Amino acid sequence: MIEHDIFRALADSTRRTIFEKLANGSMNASALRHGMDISQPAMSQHLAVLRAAGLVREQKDGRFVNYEVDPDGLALIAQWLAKYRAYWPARIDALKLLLKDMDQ
Amino acid sequence: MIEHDIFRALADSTRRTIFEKLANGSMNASALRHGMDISQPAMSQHLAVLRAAGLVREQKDGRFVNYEVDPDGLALIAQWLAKYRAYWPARIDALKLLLKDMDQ
DNA sequence: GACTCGCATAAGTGCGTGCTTATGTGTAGT
DNA sequence: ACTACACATAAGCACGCACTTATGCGAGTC
Repeated sequence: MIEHDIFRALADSTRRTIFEKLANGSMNASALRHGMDISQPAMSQHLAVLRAAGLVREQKDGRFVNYEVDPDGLALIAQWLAKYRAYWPARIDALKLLLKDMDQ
Repeated sequence: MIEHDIFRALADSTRRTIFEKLANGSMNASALRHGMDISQPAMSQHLAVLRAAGLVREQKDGRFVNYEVDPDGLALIAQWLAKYRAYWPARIDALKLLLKDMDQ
């Protein structure tokens, strides 16, 4: 169940931080560590979890491995969220934003 | 961090099942157990986690406690997802559906 | 008031998970 | 070839978490 992997991956705050960093531009594993107080193996393990969940994908570049956000993972979350659209009208504010951005 | 609570709550497949059941109509804790092979305390604990995350809210009714989906939690997920809208265009298919549903 | 019922809480337990240190693998530079 | 570097993997450990059984609590019923 990939859906399970996605939510489990995002359940960790360190991984959410990594994901957010990658959303601002692709980086290699070492660059991601800057200002994060995390060991190299820990980062490698986190990236493996994010990759297995389809939230991140790698792009080898010599001895560097560049990581970037994988839109597929985000699309799956959107799909999951869409299942509960019946409950949106009560609190549309945040979704209005979402809708507006997609219009253009 | 409520965002952390939300993702952590949804990281458990049993809780996702409970949430999905509630999305099809509010129920009390006992009714939720039907066909789920889960003990009463376990269900109670899961509901407490979902409630703490803002995904579910309770409505006391005598000695019964009716649970229902809390739209606030879903809105927060949508807000989180909106932060990464820059990566949506690459995979709009699933989101097209989402958009279409919200138009009507 | 005694009992039942729906649910919450307490306390204990086994397992998953995120960390660590140590080591392996592959690539670039000299 | 040797070294340095970027990253992955292995193994061990401490903690969190989802479960269990037992008990508590409040609301109905008789």
